[in-house]
Amino acid sequence: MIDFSKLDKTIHEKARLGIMTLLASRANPWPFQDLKVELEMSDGNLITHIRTLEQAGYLTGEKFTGDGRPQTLYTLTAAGRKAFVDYLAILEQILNLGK
Amino acid sequence: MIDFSKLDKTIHEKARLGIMTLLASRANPWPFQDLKVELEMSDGNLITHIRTLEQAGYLTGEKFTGDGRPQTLYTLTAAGRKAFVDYLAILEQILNLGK
DNA sequence: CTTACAGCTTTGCTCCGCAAAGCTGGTGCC
DNA sequence: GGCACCAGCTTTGCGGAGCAAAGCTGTAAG
Repeated sequence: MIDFSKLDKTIHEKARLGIMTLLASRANPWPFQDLKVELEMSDGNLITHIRTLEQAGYLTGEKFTGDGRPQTLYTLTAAGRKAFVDYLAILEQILNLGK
Repeated sequence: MIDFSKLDKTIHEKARLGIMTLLASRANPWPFQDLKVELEMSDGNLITHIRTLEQAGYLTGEKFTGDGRPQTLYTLTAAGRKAFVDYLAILEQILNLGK
């Protein structure tokens, strides 16, 4: 049967699940502003969840200046990608059981 | 893109997601004790989440006595099944985007 | 130099998961 | 009948987390 206790608590949260999904959905890094618009979050809320994921080692941010307005780009780490794949594996089990 | 705000907050919670998945995984109702063992939860914790789902109209419980030890059986309501299917639809979107 | 904007921090409120303890009514056993 | 046990359920309290709101810093634009 499914082991729900293995569901990564850091990822299994609407906001952070959104961030992880977007970062995993393409190879290019995501600018802070794009995440904010796409997920419809406030600065404070978004940065808090980003920090949580960062402290978990799931993503990194790099700040760029000099070329237009400053912006910070976020990317999944290898650990983040693995954790997300593991998470998706459980989602798949739930989907298969649910229908 | 995926609308994460549509992720049902009542279902999107490890414990309750477990309950909903089990109830949806078969036609027969689930006894309280079976849910408890399968999900490894305490009485108090389990009943609390069941109450939450019940107040949302997602499941109903029926208590039976007279035939051996008393037991309560839980079943998904039509609304609960629909809400869960909708939830699974979003999970599917996440899965498709994630790989 | 002044305004605007990107990113980030801090504070505080509120809500929720969870453990712990206890209560009630049905059941088995002597 | 009387006693111990178990299923289900309630209540209380604590700790933690999401989120809004406000403000701060540094960079770019005009």
